[in-house]
Amino acid sequence: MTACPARPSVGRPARPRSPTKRAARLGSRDVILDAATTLFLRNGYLGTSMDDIAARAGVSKQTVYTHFADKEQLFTDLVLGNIERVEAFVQTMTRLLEDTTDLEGDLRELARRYVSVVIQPQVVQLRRLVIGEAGRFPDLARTYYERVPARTTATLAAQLQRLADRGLLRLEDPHLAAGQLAWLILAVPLDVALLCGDSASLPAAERERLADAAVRVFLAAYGRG
Amino acid sequence: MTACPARPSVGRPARPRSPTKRAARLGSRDVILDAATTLFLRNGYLGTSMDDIAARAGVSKQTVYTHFADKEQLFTDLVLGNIERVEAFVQTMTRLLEDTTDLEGDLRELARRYVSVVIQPQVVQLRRLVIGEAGRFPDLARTYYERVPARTTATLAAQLQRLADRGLLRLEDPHLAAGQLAWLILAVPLDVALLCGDSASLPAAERERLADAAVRVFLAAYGRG
Amino acid sequence: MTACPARPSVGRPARPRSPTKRAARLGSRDVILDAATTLFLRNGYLGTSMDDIAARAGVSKQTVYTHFADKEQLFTDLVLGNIERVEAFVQTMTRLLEDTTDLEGDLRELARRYVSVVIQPQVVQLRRLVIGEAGRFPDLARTYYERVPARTTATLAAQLQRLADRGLLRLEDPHLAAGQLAWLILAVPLDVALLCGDSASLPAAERERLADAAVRVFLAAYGRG
Amino acid sequence: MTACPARPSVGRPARPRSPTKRAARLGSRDVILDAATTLFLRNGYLGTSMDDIAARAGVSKQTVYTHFADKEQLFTDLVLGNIERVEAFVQTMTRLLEDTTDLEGDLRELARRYVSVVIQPQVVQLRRLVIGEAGRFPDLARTYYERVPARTTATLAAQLQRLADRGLLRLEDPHLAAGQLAWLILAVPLDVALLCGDSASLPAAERERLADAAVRVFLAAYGRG
DNA sequence: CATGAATGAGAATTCATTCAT
DNA sequence: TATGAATGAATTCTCATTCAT
Repeated sequence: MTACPARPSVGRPARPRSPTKRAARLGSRDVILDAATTLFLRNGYLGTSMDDIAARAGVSKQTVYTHFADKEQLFTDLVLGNIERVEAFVQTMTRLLEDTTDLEGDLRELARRYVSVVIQPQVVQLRRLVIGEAGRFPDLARTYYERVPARTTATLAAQLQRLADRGLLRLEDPHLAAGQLAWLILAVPLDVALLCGDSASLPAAERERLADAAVRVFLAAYGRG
Repeated sequence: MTACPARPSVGRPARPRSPTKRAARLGSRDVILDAATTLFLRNGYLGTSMDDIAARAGVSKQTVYTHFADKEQLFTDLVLGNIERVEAFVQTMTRLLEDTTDLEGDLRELARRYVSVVIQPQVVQLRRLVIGEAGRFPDLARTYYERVPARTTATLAAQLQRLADRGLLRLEDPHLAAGQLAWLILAVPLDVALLCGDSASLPAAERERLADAAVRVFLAAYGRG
Repeated sequence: MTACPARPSVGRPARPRSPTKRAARLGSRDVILDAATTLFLRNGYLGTSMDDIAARAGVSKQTVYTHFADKEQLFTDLVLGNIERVEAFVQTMTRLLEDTTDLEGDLRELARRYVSVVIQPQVVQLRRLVIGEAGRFPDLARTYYERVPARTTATLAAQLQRLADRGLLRLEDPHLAAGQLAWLILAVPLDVALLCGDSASLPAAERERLADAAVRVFLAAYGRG
Repeated sequence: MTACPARPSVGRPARPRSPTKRAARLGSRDVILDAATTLFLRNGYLGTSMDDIAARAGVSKQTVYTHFADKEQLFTDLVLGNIERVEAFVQTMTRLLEDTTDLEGDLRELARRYVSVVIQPQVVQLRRLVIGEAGRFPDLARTYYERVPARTTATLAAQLQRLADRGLLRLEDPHLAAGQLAWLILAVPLDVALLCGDSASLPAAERERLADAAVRVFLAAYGRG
């Protein structure tokens, strides 16, 4: 069982529909960002040309340069914007645990939601992009690290500490435990998504099985008894 | 504690030493592969030009084309070669467990070695490269997945099964458990390395603490009692 | 002694101070002309962009086009304005000779002033600019010729004729003599300024020595005895 | 008499004839240099594009870049080459005076040849180019100064010194005298050529009159008798 | 097997100029 | 009168690849 899991025919990216009118509605800056996001996420930094972006946005190349000083600037702005979205996304999740009365059940719920968010194609592509360009944009990669995995772990750690305070968990190092929980949940599906994402992905049932198993291991180590 | 861990001044990449004579010793094919490996790992697929490669290898561009049909071919060959090395690397490790008499101790040893191998700059860069180019080279990424993480997990699963057979572990799904163990060990340091690798990395002591903690959690869930 | 004369550290061009309020005082037309003059003199016609000019003037690009039909028009207007200033400048000088009682002394005075005016950076830069763009703006170059060197020579010739009429000089062709005097005074310092102006220039003492020598030669040829 | 002298209809530059075969005969480097010389001399540095050069040379743009690292390099190489030619040109002239038995006659001869060389369109255009780009290429302008006017003056000074040694001239400062003689001969025609060259130029008779007059003034100041 | 010279397509970026407000 | 946003053509330079030797 060493092959990438499944091989459903994955939808290819939609053709650029005539964007002429979107510019009017959204303001060209946003149209450009949209186009650039699609292309950068799909083709990477060097694989995306300013011509492509302008064409897909339905504006002239110079208009792109009116809004963004250069390609690096555009790329950076765009990645930071997407990071923000992912960040917000993930932050909300730990609220599940706040006043839990069913720890195991709520941890499972958390785990399932967590995976399903992080496994989304856009989120995976962003991660790929940032990792792939970490050599060229080290500061961006570091920011991504700080704002996505590190911050998620920190938030989760705070919740785990609350649970420990309520006597529901036995923890010495909540940050350590949070990292372990997070990766028990995520690592396998994310690894598959990063490396096999275009041709296959874990079926939902398998993801849930992994999520449940993650919670089980976590509770075996840190649960109340 | 959301920042990337440390910030030691990282050595810059060595200058290309005069490769004139290496060609004689190694055969130009290997010199080219060497040069290409360095450059692709550092700058990515599109960020590396055939000119750069030829120049660094100290041969003419046409010589590169004599040995490799085109850039894609060269890239693929080279990545596959490196995968092989990493594969071999990692495979050997599970032998530690074969006739263990001190399960926890040997698991810790395994964990520490495992991290230290996967954290090596070349290994991390290869992973980055494959992830970053997964859109352009999906088959390569899939192959990487199959030959590195999947195969490692499978091998580890086989060892865990043997340990279960010897009554040292209680397992229902050895493959699942192997994945959990592997990522409990690796995920945090690897995430840091992928995203912050150029500017910082986890200190060795921290890596060992994480490795030990991973083993502790694993044994809490699957240990004999 | 074939090297350019000296190498004093030349002051770098001043930063553009905030021009916001100058527009109010001067009217935007003049602010634009000012900015354009600085830039064209420094960078040439093609080396100066309308963007640069607008930015330096602190107005929008369209405002530039409100005042000047196009780049050529702006350039031409500006050069003609500067020619006028140089012209006025130089014209006044020959008055020195009008009622001279000390011919040699006053010629020397004239020579020294003449050089010091023509050697001024702005004047030299204008000359460079006109010469450099003579291919693109032949009419402008011709106008410059007529209004600066030709007119100066003509004015000087008239004064020399008056001196001859007073018996102080022996002249057959005053225009020829005027040209010779002018260039005996100017040619060497101007040549240095045009070609080495940015990195070096003739020291004042040397310029005066040349001026005196010019007068000496001139009087040897045309003096009364 | 303030207008530029004459207005003969000046021949416009010939169309680029098919250069396909010239490349074969000359080697592409020279073809490129040829094309670039024509274009840079006519249109200036910024006014000439690498595309134009490649097209006129009948080679691809990349071939230009194979031979010259970049536009600046090409420009510099080319100007230095032309300086060399002009230098050689002018150097030979002073031999006229070496064993003169007719000082005035030979000086006149020298003067006439000198003017006719310096007035040549290519030479004038080179001077214009160097002066016009002195802001962008100060080192080049300085080199031009040192290798053309300064060196010419120095060579002439040496000859004048020989004449003084033979008792044919009375000189205190031969270098000063050489500068004066050179510019008495050149200044007026060169000024006209630089500024009015495209539309007019001094008739040959006028140039000879000026040359003779220059010699007359020079000998009045420094002649033996 | 190896080379130096050549290529056509395409990269990022800037230009002078105009239009709607 | 002044503006900010937009444009299409042109700029320098690089790319992967091939051909004659």
